[in-house]
Amino acid sequence: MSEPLLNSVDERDPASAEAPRPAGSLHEGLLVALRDFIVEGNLADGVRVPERALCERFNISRTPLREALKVLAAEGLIELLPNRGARVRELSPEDVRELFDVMGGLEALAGRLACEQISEAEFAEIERVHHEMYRFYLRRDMHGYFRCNQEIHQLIVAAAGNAALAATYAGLAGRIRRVRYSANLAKDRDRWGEAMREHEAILDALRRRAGSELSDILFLHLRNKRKAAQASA
Amino acid sequence: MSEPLLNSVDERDPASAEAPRPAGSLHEGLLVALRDFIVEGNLADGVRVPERALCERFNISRTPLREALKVLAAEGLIELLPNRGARVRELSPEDVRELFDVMGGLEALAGRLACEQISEAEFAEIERVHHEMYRFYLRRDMHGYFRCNQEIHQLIVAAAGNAALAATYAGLAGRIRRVRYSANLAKDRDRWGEAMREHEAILDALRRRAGSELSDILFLHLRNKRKAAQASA
DNA sequence: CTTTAAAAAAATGAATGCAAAATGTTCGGC
DNA sequence: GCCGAACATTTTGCATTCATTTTTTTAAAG
Repeated sequence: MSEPLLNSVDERDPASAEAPRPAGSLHEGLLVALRDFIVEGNLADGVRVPERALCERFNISRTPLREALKVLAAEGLIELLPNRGARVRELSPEDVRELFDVMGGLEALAGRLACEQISEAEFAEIERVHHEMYRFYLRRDMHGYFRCNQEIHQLIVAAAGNAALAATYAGLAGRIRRVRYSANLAKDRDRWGEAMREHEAILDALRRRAGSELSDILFLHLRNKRKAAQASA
Repeated sequence: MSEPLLNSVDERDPASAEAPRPAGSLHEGLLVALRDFIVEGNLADGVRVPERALCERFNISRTPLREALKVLAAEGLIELLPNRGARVRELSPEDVRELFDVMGGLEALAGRLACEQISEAEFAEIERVHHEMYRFYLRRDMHGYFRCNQEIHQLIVAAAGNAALAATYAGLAGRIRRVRYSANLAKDRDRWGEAMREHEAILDALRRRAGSELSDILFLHLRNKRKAAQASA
C-alpha cells in the first residue's frame, strides 16, 4: 500500500491536487489545499502523517509543507509531536463542548454588533433566507434547512462588520466542521421545532435591534445545538 | 549600523536572546521568543524585516525562522508580503476597534460561563483582587490598579474553564497588547470612577451568578475601555 | 516460542544551496 | 542636473542535504 493516508482522493487525477493551488506563493496555496484536505477528512484521526507522503501528494518539497504544518498546528487543526510528526487532532467531547461555546460567544457578539449597524438590505436578505429555511422545515428537507441555517449564521456574522470577528469565527468553524453536521435533527423532531422557534426569536430580536437580547438568544441557540450534537454522537 | 532593527535590546547580552529558548524543539522556543520580541516592540511598525537579521539575532538558520514567521503571520501579528518579506502589522484605529469588540465578546462569554461553574474559592480570589484594586483606586495608584484590573479579567476567563476560549482570548490579547495600555485613565478621572463602578457591577453580577447580565456588563465595560483608549490616542 | 537487544531503516529538525524576484546602484541619455 | 534603463547586489522561496531521533527489523538468548 503506497498511499495508506489517502481515503477518497483519486491519486490518478492530478487535477484535484494541483487545481486548488492558484497563483501567489506556493506556501499560501498549499496551506489552503492542505487545510481543505484535512477538513474534508482525508486523513484519519489520530493517525501519524508522514511528511513524505504529503510531499508526494502535493508535489512539493518538505520545506513549504512543514511551514504549512506549523501554521495548521497553530490553528489547532493538527498537533505536532516532537520528533514524531503530525497527527490530525482528535476532538474529545470536551473539546467540542468548548468550541461550541466559543462559537456561541462569537455569534452572540455578532448578533449584538449586527444590531448596531445592520442595513435594511442586509436584514432583508437574512429574512429572505429565514423564510426559505422555514419552507425547508415544513417540507422536512434537512439538507436544504441546514444550508439556510448555515447561511443565516454566516450572514449575521457578516452583518457585524468586524473582520477580526469573522476571521476568528472562521477559524473555529473550520476546526469543528467535521462534527458540526452530526447534530442530526431528524432524530429529534422536538429539537428541530425548537430550533425553528429559536430562529424566529433571532429574527425578531434582530428586527427590533435588541442587541443584548439577540446576544442571549444566539448563545443559547448554539448551546442547544451543541447539546443536540452531543446527544446524537 | 549593523542592527537597524533592534531598538532597546542590548546586543552584547546574549542571555536575552537565548534564555527564552528553554528546551523542546528549536522551533517552539523560537516562536515564543520571536513573538515576545515583536510584542515588546523591538521591531518598528511597518518596517520591512529581513530574515537574515533575525537569524543572526537568534542564532538560527532561516528554515526554523521562516516557519515561525508563517505562524506569526497566521496569528495576525505580522504580515507576509509575497517576495517582499515580513513586516510588523500596523493596527489601524479600525483594527483596534474590532479587536476590542472581539475581546469584549469573549469576556462576555467568559463571564457567562464563569457564572455557570465558578467555585467559591475562585470567586473569593476575584473578590480579593477586586478589593485590592479598589484600594489602588482610592490611592490613585494607576500602575497597581492596572495590574489588578488585568488580573481580574484574566481570572474571569480562567474561571470559565474553557481552554479554547482562553487560547483565543490570549491570541487576541497578544495582538493588541501594545495599544492596550494606552487607555490612560489618569487623563480622565470620570472614566476611572465609571470603570470602578462597572467593576463593582461585574462582581455583583458574578456573585449572583447572573450570566446574561454579567455578559452584558463585561461587553459594555470593554466597549467603554476601548472608547477611552481611542480618545487618548 | 516469547522477549529483548542491537543494528538497519526511516522520519524528523535544521542548515545549506540554488534559482527567481526584488531592491539598489551606476551609467547613459536628455 | 534630472530621469530612465541596464547591471549588480540583496532577499526571498523552495529544494536538497546533513545530523539526530525514532521506528522497524533482525537476531540471539532465555
